[in-house]
Parts: sequence; C-alpha cells; structure tokens
Amino acid sequence: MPDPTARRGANWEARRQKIIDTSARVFAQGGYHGTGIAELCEANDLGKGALYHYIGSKEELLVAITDLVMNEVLAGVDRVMAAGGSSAQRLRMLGAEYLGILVRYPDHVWVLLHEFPALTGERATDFHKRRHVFESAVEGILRDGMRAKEFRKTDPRIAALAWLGMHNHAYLWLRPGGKWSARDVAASFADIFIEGLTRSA
Amino acid sequence: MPDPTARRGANWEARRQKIIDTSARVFAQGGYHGTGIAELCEANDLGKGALYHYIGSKEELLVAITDLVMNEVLAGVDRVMAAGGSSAQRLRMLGAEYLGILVRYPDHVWVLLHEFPALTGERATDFHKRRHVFESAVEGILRDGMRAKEFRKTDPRIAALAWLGMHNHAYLWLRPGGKWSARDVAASFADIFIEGLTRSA
DNA sequence: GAACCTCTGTACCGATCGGTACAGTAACCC
DNA sequence: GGGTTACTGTACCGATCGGTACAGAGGTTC
Repeated sequence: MPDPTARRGANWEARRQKIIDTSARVFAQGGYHGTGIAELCEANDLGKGALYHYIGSKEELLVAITDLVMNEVLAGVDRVMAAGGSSAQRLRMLGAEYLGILVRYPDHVWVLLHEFPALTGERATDFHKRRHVFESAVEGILRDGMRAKEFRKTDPRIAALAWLGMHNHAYLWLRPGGKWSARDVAASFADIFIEGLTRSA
Repeated sequence: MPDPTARRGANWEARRQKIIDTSARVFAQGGYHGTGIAELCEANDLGKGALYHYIGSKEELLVAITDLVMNEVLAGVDRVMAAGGSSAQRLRMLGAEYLGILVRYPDHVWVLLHEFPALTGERATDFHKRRHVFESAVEGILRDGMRAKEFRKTDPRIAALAWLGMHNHAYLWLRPGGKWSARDVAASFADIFIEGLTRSA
C-alpha cells in the first residue's frame, strides 16, 4: 500500500503548480466569477477531465492561489522578525519583502486581493486568520516604535492601515520589468511613511 | 411631441436611483459577475420586466454606479482646485473630500474599485479618462509643492500612487458610523503623508 | 503478456446565466 | 369613456455555468 501522493508526486505536483500559475493569470484578467472552466481548459490546453484530475474544483484552485501568496507573505514576516533591528528598519524590510512578493507573483496577488471574498466556510476563516497575522505584524512594529519613542504617538491601527493601503495598492501598477523596481518603490514608500511618523507633529 | 424623459421624470428617475443604490449593495456583497439578475430582482422586489424597464442591461447598471462615484470625485477635485491654498492644504482637503465620498457611498465605491475592469469598450475608455483626471490632480498638487520647495524632491508619480493607495484602500475598512470618522482618518493620513514629504530624507 | 494505474477527451447533467416577448393592468389624457 | 402611455409579471430563449461519468490511451510492474 504505497502512499498515493508519493507515487503521483513526480510530475503531478509540478504539473499542478503550472496549472495554478496559468489559471492565476487568467483569473487576474477576467476575474474569478468571470472566468469559466472552459476558459481555464483552453488556457491550460487540457480537457475538463484532465483539468479536474489536477484541481478538485474551481474554488480549490482559488485556495491554492491565495495559499501560495499567504505562505510567501508569512515567511517574509518571519524573516523580518528574526532579523531584528529598530522599528524603522524592520518596517523598511517588511515593505521590501512584501513588494518583492507582489512583483514575483503579480497575478496571484491580484487574484488574492480581488477575490478573497469568494472564499467560503473554513477556507474563508483560515484566510482571515493568516491575514490577521500579517496585519498584526505591521501594527506591532508601529506600536513598538511608538513605545520606544522612535515614532510619534498616533493611532497605530490607522497608521498600519495607511501602510497596508500604500503597499497593497501597488498590485495595480507595480510590474516585473516595469518602470520601477520593487526595491526602489519600497524605499520611496518607507521614506515617506517613516519620516511621516518620526516628526513630532 | 413632449420630451419623453421629461414625462417619465417624475418618479422614474427616483425609482431608478433607488434601484442603482440597492444593486450597488448587492454587487458589493457578491461581486458583479457573482450576482445574477434574479438576485437583483429579489433585492429590488421587482420582476425582470420591471427591472429591465429601469436599467437597460446589467452593464448599464455598473456604469451608473461607477458614474455616480466619479461625478462626486471630480466635483471634489473642482472644489479643491477652486479653494486654492498651499499644496499641503489642498492635499489635506482632497483627502477629506475623497474619504467623505468613500463613507457616503461605501457600496458604490466598493463596486467601482473592484469591478471597473468589467467595463467594456467606450465605457472603459471613458472611465479611465476620468480616473486619470483625478490621479493627475493628486500628482499635480505634489509637483506644485515640490516646485515651491514646500515638499522635498522625490518621484511625484510614486508619491501620488502612495497617496492614492493609502486612501483607496480605506474602502475596505472605513464605514459610516464606524469607529473612525472620515475626517479623523483623513487628518491622520495627511499628518503622516505631508510630514513624510516635508522632511528632508 | 496480463494486470494495473495514472492520465485524458468526450458526452452529458441539471441549473443558472443575461436578456426578450408579450399580454395585462392601472393611471392619466382629451 | 375611449385612447394612450407607463409600468410590471410570466413565460420563455439559447448559451453557458460548474461538475460528473466513463471509456479508453499509454506507460509501468510483475
């Protein structure tokens, strides 16, 4: 009785990942609800039978896409937390990590930010939990900085939401090979945001 | 040969607007593609015949929703430009105008920001043109401020995108009657952003 | 070469999609 | 009161929706 996932593992997993990536691109263009299974089949050059052999359902595909991004994001959070440094340094680093992901997986991020409300049941609560971890990390850094008098005192939640908005929104215009690199944009954002929090207003 | 639009004008227009508002709420919950005509009929307590008497098509409904928001936004831009003042003052005022709209029309804004890619043909180009006016206004204020040495020198486009992201993103969490008022959040955002641009980095 | 197993295309399912046709009703005009 | 007009519910359209059943293809293992 060999592990079935181990046997199929050879090509199956790679093939599945390719399908997820391609489908992310299609979803990013047409939206999750706006894209039909037939369209996915064509983009992946596969019949329905073959497609459903790799994905369990349309929603499972969406889950796979969002999971990929969230894994990267939370890994980035861990790296930043492990690196230490001042609050400003950690915030700079987190911004660079995040925009880096955004440039590496533009389609996946697009799908995540646009279609996460389509997740249902357990998948939805899971997602919200992981997103909360990320957002709390941002807010925590800000809170630390205020406590250490590194930042001026203001509502850390609003400041965190401002930071998140600034960075999240970049998924609409920041592209690999585009006019700006993720590193440059992250630096510009950090300059504005951190200086804005440093001054005693 | 009386003007037909004038004749129906009495109740028709008000009724239509009510339908647009209700539908915006439904779209905001389920997405444009995710919401069926049947669902809209139920929400509006109307049969298909009645519904289509007021809206021409599903897409026309989407256009009406986005137009409403864009009209408000561009009117806000005009008010700010007419008011004059320093770049910082104008930027503060524009932020307050924008978040005010966001709180007054949370559902409409949600639909606009999420579903504008679903617009097709002439509708799409129209929308992009009007959005460009808004974004250029932001960028123009920043450019003015830099030219007048009011702000430090940086890429005005990136700064504008940072500002837009900060404010746009609020559609996800800023709600009428919620924890924060649009005015307070706009002030917090302006404090961060303007100080961030004022300091020499 | 027989048994097995992963992979894939085709045919098909009931449900729902956005939209139309049309008859009927009610209110207003002269 | 006869005619016109605005409004609305019902029935219906072809197309597409997400998903399943299944037979066969092709390769691997004894």
